[in-house]
Amino acid sequence: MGDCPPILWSITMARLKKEERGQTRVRLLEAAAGEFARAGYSDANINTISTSAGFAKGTIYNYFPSKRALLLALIDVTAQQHYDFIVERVRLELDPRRRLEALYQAGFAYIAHSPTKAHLLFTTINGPDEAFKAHIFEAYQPMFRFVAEEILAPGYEQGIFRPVELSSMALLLLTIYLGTASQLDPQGRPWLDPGQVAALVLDGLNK
Amino acid sequence: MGDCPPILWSITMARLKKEERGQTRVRLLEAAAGEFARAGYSDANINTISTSAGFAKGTIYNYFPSKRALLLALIDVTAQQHYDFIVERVRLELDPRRRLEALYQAGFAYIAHSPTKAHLLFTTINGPDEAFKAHIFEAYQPMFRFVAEEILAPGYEQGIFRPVELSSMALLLLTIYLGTASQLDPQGRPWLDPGQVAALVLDGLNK
Amino acid sequence: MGDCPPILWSITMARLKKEERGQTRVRLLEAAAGEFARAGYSDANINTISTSAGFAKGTIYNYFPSKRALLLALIDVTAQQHYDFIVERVRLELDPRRRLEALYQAGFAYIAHSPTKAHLLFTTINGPDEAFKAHIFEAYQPMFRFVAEEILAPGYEQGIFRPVELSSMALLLLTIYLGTASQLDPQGRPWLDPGQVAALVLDGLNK
Amino acid sequence: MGDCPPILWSITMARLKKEERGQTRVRLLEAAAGEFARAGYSDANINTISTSAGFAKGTIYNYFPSKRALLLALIDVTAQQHYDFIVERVRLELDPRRRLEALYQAGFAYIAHSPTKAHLLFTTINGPDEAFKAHIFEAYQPMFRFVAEEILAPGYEQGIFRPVELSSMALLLLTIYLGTASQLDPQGRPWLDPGQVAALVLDGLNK
DNA sequence: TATGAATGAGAGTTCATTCAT
DNA sequence: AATGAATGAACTCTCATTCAT
Repeated sequence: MGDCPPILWSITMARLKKEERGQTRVRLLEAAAGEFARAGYSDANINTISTSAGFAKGTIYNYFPSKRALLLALIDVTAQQHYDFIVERVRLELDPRRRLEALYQAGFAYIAHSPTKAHLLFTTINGPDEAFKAHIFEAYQPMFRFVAEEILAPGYEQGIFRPVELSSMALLLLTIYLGTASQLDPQGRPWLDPGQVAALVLDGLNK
Repeated sequence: MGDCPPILWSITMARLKKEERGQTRVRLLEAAAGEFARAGYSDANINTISTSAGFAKGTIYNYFPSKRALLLALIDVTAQQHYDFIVERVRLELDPRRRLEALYQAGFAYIAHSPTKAHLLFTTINGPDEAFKAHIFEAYQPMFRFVAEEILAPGYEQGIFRPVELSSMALLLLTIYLGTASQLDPQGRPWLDPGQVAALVLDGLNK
Repeated sequence: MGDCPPILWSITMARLKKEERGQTRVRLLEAAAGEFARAGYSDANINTISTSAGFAKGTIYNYFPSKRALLLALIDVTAQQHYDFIVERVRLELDPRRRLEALYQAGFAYIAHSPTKAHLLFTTINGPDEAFKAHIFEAYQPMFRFVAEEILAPGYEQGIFRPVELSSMALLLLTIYLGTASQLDPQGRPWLDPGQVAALVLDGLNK
Repeated sequence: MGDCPPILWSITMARLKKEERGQTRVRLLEAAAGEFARAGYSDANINTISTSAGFAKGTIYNYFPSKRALLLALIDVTAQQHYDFIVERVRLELDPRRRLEALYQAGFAYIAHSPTKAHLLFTTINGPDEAFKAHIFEAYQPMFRFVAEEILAPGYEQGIFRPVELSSMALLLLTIYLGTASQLDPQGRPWLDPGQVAALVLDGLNK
């Protein structure tokens, strides 16, 4: 550090600090995902989360103001990852029908890729707390929009899909995804085949 | 009572007492269904259950030894009602394909008929407690057997369905029911149409 | 009953009723002795007492107004039995020294004769509740008087014992009895030999 | 702290924290001794213990996982203090007979020195809970060993005591101590004189 | 920033006691 | 006199949260 001009060093440190802080936050969120998925929101132990992330009990309150806020933040990052994972794969296809099938394929693949977060999502959305459900709904708005604008709208414009109300159909498609993907066998794998689900849905959409 | 021989009167009283006790138990179970469905197992408040049933908080422990035992008992009676409701309707049909469709129709109808208990069932089966899930699985064994023996087996024997392993297929059919029926809109009604679901399933079963 | 003059019949019935009532009371007290000895006052379950005596929970309150009153009554009957048992045996001796030895012999023998009540007595007198101790002290006043008047006083009058304050010496002798007799081995038998204890005490009393 | 290298300061802080924590534990144990001695295990109130030690009710569970564990820990520290108190005094004597007398003198003196803990010990050992008795027995093993090895064995080797089975005689001597020392007058002082008790015991041991 | 001792509201559960039958 | 359903105060224990260090 002796060789650095102070101003640059200070900026570097600030970034490092920020990255460290970001790392801590990420580790806490990962630990939270595991604990919330394991025990559900009410039985999740916030002290366990902090210590299993390698910190003391109090540390988590430097990053999240409450247990509730922690789950909300976790929903946000999960929705973001979920969105990125699915959109990246769906955009590889161009045909709306193939995109729809890719939506379910990628959606089911996400469960294998991030089983803990997927489990957490399903548990929370099937759980009793309406506020969490509403928050998930909010966090998944980009996904709804994506389905509406980049799958359904083109399909209608290209004369492939019958005319439907875009946003409510997007909601229905994703609800079907949740309903079918969240039924897991004892090994944590979905019972149903994404291809079958996509076929069912396409039946309903085809002109 | 003046005209009764004491022994008869005593028997009558005993029956009355037993019926009263049964009534109390039923009222407690109804209140429990509401509270568990509203808040989930962990956040359900046992004192609230007892008082909302019209009793003091201690009363519930005259009928159920613990909160856990209360939910288990509630699962049992719900499974029984659920079974009766569905079986009664499915048996009106004779053709295996019609029976399968009736299974989903009746299954979805049960949600409208007993939304609280249905919600409780879905919440519990999607919740984090594996012991409760296992208990539900146990309690639904008669339903599994019914599907295997009175829908699938006749369908196979009559050359309508392709050969399948009966018990695991019964499990799959009912899992699909749970997964599709448990996705409710904000008004608590299922998003999906039971006819569609039945059609999907029949596709997979037809010879 | 047809042949009896009504008045006599009524008296007979009253006696029978009283005896029945007495029997019930005795059975409740016996059950209480077992439960109090087993679990101590605080952990004793009054419903268990009533049901193990063959009655319903509420019955015990027809005989004793409270749990506390039940133990007090039990102390009274135990003290009475204890007194009768010891006095009957001690009075067989005439020499004050032999009487003193007989006191300890009979005292230790009572433990073998009524182990449950003896255990209850020791537990209660060594327990934390001062009110119960005081009640035991009260209930054992006849025993104190007996030791003072029928053992110590004659011994002094006959020039065998040195002069002592009668009542406090009686208290000391019986306290030594309690202290030595209440130390039981795992089979519930006293560790110490009553003859040794008597010899110790006689050393201190001899002129 | 300005002059300290951070690493030293950190070590110092850690020690301070540990000492504070130890202090809290000690205060809680002292309060527990008082409450358990006053009311007995079952009626002892854990919230009272914590608040009378100057903490909120929950604090005690940061140090002891349950009421039961609290009493067990308290037995352990009491046994240790009891042992230190007695052994320190007995070892001042060299002659086995004098040591035996010193054992009872010091044992009785301990009651005056720590009346609350002595009372707790006597109450617990005379109480109904066999598990607590067994734990006391375990915790007093060093005392048993001390009596066997540093009083009885030398006495036998020096031809003063008759041959006895060391460990069961040690148990007997200490049981006699408990039985005689635990009989207290209303002022909480033992009725019996330790010298007398020692003389009784020596009679039985002398060759 | 990280720590972890302390907090105290609130939960499930027990059980002595009441009282209508 | 006997019953047993109902009561509710009181208890042990949990854990999200605070805050001084």
